[in-house]
Amino acid sequence: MRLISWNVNSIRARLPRVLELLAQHTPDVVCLQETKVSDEVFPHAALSEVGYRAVEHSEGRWNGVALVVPDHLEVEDVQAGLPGEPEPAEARWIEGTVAGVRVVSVYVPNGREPDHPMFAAKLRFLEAGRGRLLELASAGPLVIAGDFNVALEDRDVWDIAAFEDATHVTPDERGRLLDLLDLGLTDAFRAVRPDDQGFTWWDYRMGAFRRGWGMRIDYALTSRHLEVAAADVDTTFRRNNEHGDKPSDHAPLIVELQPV
DNA sequence: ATGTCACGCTGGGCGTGA
Repeated sequence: MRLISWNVNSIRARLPRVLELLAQHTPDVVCLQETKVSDEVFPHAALSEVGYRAVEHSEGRWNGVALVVPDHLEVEDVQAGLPGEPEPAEARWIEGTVAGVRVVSVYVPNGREPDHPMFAAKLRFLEAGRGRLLELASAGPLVIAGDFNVALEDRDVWDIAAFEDATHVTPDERGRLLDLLDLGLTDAFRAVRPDDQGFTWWDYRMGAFRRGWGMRIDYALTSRHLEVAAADVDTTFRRNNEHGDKPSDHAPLIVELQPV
């Protein structure tokens, strides 16, 4: 199974690049985040024209997650929303079963600043996620992929000295993400690319991409039922190209998974 | 650290979130 996770920062603004991604990488499932669209105007027809379809959990202007699969695959037992999440109206979690694998697309709250109330909600969201993954991880093949808004290690940011008192690198956030890994899940990219940078996000401002000021905050976490055969971040999608159009501030994470 | 983006509301800039 080839799985891609991508925070698109609006599926409507990014539609040409999403179609390019599907054509170029022919994924079996795509976990999208920040679709920023209501269900009424989600671009189902455009996906259908290229042989894919989506199940989505949409809020409207903010957030929004989806699973996209080719026509020859089904998405079974779709569940939108995370039991116990702090703000259920925010569309941040969708799961479904694809080719026998439970797949979750997640968009963890940003958290703003460590002293902001939304930071505490971010931690509670991750705790709720642990509760749900505890149920799923022992049940069978599982992958949760998405934007976790946490850099797991110091090397997962471009310069840890620039992150003093900053969100995304605090022990609280890292601890909640480690709690997920402690369920027996594998950080797929790190498992097969132990020495590579793997940044997935660069701020739009300050020429951050050009300067290499990135962070690894998007992950695919896999259960022991799956072997990670390969992983990559396709940074070409962080650049403009002949499809014109502005890039997302995230690049897609691509993983190849095989049943053990 | 902040040189940008995308949204809705509205009819061109502003407020919000990242």
